[in-house]
Amino acid sequence: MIAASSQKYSPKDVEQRILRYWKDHDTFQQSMSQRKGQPRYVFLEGPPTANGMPHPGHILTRVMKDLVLRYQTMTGHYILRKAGWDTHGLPVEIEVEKKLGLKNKQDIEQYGIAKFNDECRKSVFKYEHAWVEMSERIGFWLDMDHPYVTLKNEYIECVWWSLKQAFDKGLLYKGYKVVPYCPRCGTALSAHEISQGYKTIEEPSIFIKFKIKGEDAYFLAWTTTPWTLISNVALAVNPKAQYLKIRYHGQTMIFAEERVGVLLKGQEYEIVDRFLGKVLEFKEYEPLFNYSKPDRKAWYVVLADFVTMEDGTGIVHIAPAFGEDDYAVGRTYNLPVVQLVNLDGTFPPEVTPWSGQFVKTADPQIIAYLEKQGVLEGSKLYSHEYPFCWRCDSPLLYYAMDSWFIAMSKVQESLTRNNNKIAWYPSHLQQGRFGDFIKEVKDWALSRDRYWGTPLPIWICENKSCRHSICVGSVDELRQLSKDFPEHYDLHKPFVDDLVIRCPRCQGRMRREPDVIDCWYDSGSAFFAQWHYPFENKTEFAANYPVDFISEALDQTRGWFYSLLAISTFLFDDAPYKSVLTLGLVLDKDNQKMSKSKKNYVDPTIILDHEGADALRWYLMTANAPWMSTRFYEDAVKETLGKFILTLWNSYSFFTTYAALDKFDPAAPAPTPKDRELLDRWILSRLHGLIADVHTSMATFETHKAARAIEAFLIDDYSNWYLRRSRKRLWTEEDTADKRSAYHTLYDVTLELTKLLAPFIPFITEEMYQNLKTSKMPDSVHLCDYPTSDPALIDHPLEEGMTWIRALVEAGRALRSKIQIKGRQPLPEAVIVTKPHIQNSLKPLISLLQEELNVKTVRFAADTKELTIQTVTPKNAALGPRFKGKAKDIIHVLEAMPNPDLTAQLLTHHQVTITVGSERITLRDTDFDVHEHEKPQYARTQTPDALLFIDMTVTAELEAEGLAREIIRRIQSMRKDLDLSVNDHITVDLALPGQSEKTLHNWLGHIKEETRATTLTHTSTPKGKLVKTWGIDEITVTIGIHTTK
RNA sequence: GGGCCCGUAGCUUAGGUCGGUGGAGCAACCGGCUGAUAACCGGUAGGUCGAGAGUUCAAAUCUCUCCGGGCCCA
Repeated sequence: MIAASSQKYSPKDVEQRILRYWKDHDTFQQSMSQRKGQPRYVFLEGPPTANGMPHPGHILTRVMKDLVLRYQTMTGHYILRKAGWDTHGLPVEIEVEKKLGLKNKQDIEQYGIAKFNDECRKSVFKYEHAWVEMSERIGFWLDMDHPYVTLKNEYIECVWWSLKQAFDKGLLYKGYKVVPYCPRCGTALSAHEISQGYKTIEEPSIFIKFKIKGEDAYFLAWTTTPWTLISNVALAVNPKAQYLKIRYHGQTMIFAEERVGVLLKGQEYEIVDRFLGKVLEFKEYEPLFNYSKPDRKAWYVVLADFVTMEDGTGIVHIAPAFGEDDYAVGRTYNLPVVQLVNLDGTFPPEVTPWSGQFVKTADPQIIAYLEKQGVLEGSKLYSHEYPFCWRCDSPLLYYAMDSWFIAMSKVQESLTRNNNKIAWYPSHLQQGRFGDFIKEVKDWALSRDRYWGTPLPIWICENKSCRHSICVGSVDELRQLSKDFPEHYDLHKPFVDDLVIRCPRCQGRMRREPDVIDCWYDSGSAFFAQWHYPFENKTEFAANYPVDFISEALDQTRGWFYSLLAISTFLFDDAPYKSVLTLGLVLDKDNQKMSKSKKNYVDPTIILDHEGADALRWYLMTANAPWMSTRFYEDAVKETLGKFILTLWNSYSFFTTYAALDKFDPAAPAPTPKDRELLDRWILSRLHGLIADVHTSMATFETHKAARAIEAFLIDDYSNWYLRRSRKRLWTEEDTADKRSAYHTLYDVTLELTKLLAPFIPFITEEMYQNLKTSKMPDSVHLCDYPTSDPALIDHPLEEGMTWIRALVEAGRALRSKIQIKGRQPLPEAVIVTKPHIQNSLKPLISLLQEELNVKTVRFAADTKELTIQTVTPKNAALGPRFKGKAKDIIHVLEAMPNPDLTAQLLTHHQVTITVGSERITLRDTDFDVHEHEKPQYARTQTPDALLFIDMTVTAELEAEGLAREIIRRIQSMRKDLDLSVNDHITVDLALPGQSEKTLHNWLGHIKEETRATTLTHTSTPKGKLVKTWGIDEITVTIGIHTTK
């Protein structure tokens, strides 16, 4: 039996109760296990770094994932939902450094790597509890008891296996990477770190002349880092730009035409030659310094597109060790990497004049030296952004560091081909941001000169004549290679570095390359590493690759989305996921990114406590398309609660109140839909149209459209129309066919709605379902099948008719408002003038209009004749030109004629003949304007398809009925004030003017019936538990109510 | 600096592919209805559709330039 639900909805209480219920009944486990054997829908969880509190952005990701997975589960898919944690990486180390008060790498090594890594391991799970709790509270169903964790030996082993694949394919190689480097801390900084430390500084920039070999001419170059000139190996020009050879102050120089115009503006010079940059390629020049003896050809001109004309001379000095662009062009031209700077930022001994000096402080001396050599053409202060170390504030140097790379550029075509297999949402990312990125993919620099991460499994023989290198691909392999491999092990530093490994070729001691790897590689391995593939679970892996669906925020495009595709491409040459839903960012109320420093960060738990998880979810799902950024603030969620969640609850509560009262039994045989009332068939038709729309939108992840469609249905169709129109049907005491039809329809719609909404708002729907379900139904709404649309129940003509009716109701209400006759006052009739086919659609539904407009009858009229009066007025613009001076007389005559006669004459005969003076003049109907007025008793309005007339005559009888309704309404309102139950009886005292008393006489029975009053007594001094005096129009009424309990 | 996304009423937004009188909701104000509702109904007010130019008979919509916000990359 259905129980009456509470009228008040308390999100927190209900949600706590439902969480308890799910736990007690293992509902989540069941939702997975009961789908075993059905088609799989493979999901891969992007592992969050458990190194900070979850914020609103994480909530959005988890809510959207949950929606999709619940929907797919209910539509008959078997889905595993393994949680994952990303546990390595610099952020973890930084947090631990802070906690332990360690300032740099030297401090860490002193503290001890083993202890340090232990702290990292502990730190990672400090926030796990907060994450688990948040996920639970928002209803994100994820198997958090069996997560994959990137720090586990098994996981690392899989990562090693994959690296060995790359190694064996010749894709793993050692090279240089130019990175921002802090010489004081002795560490490279990540992009994330340097972005925190940019400052605008002003420093000298200089123009230097490079003498062209065998010519009395110079290349003019420009630089802001004089110390890198020591390591110069080339000059770069833009191949497509124009360059000039000019004679200026007695010397011949080459630089870009555009820059000549800027730098020598207003000065005299002679143009000797003009040519494109590309003709300069391979032209040699004499080096400024000879501290280095390069092993390869150096000191010539190279071509590079990155050379711009914005500042400098259009000729850029190249030092591959100290600039990323420089390094790249160096690789193209096979230039030597000259690196005449020590790791501590000082010059090495071979740079004799400045040996041991910090490079940046040596700049002025270098400049002075160049001036003495006569190659300095000028200098000026230059202001630009320069990165500083966020820890110690030293200026960073770009510095070429050893690094291991995966040669992604070699598999670029496969990357593109695999990317094109993926369904991207939104689609523009595929060829846009992501496609552009992989089109010019760079080799993946894996090395991180840090401690807490997956160690690079490469060992190199220390024997200088051997230098054999091996990449270890499994724990077994490592065990074979090492002496005394222990039973308990941990594949992190320092364990792996302490192993004694003998070279299989020469028996020499092998040393591991000291780096750990980029933690993006860890998470990008999840699609196989979560299964400990290929060491275990081969069939499981095969069944779960490629993944059907992943979803993360936009910032993962070049992060996780890329690392997955990259690894999958070189391992299996396939796309690792079939579809990817990229979510927009969550911003604050003012469209700013949320950050702790800006203090614009909303604590989600406050909203969960106040408005609840369902309102939060619904807001995030309806506010915007998933890929658009969404503003997030409590008031928005509060509005969602009021507008949608409470409307849902109240319509449910309305139904259960009456269902309980009438002991409605959902298991009792229900009338088939076609035997139900029109109104019921209409709402069922709407419902099944809605179900079809929801499926359509969900198929393309247009979750906002699906949700908004449900919201529109609930509020407009169901609550505001169907329910309001059905209320009276439930008040009937006896068991009628109409009431049964209403109950079963209310039940069907409510039940289907809970299923339809279950993936979106899992808590409130479960609460409703638990009360609605019969013993034959599944134990939880989340174990049900998702509704499917039954085309047989969709009745388009009926929906069309209802649309017309509702348009007429709206127009009619507006009309009543305009003529100021309130809705409670009954009126005699409404008349509709419309086309026959619309009439036919309207006829069966006409009683709805009659009640809504509160009129005694509604009828149709073929045209407006009987409802209107037509009048004609002469058209001066027609008569004037034709009759000139006589026109005035004609108008006089016409005005004297009775207008109804004139009108009738013109409308039937289309002409009229009149006598003006002695002349007879015939006028045509085109000489008149025809005006139509509704007859005095009618008010008139229209919809796009029909005219509506309402007879405004209030007879004495109708006035009495109106007064009765006024009094009923006030008694009802007082019953509500007294908090009486719907079926409590009362007695009523009534004081009203004698005249009104008489008027009301015939309506006393009706009033008693409507208000459940056993007696109604006229008295001048009403008494009772509640006495109130009301003004109704001009009369004053006092009502007293006694409760009979 | 480059790429991409976004900009519509005070706020949240629909419409944009396919050019044809810009619709809603919240908030405000006036009126009404109500024994389900934190509601609902009717009306009023509120818009240089970020700006400018172009294409066109016609531009919120297509094109270009710019401005502002955001993300990613340098």
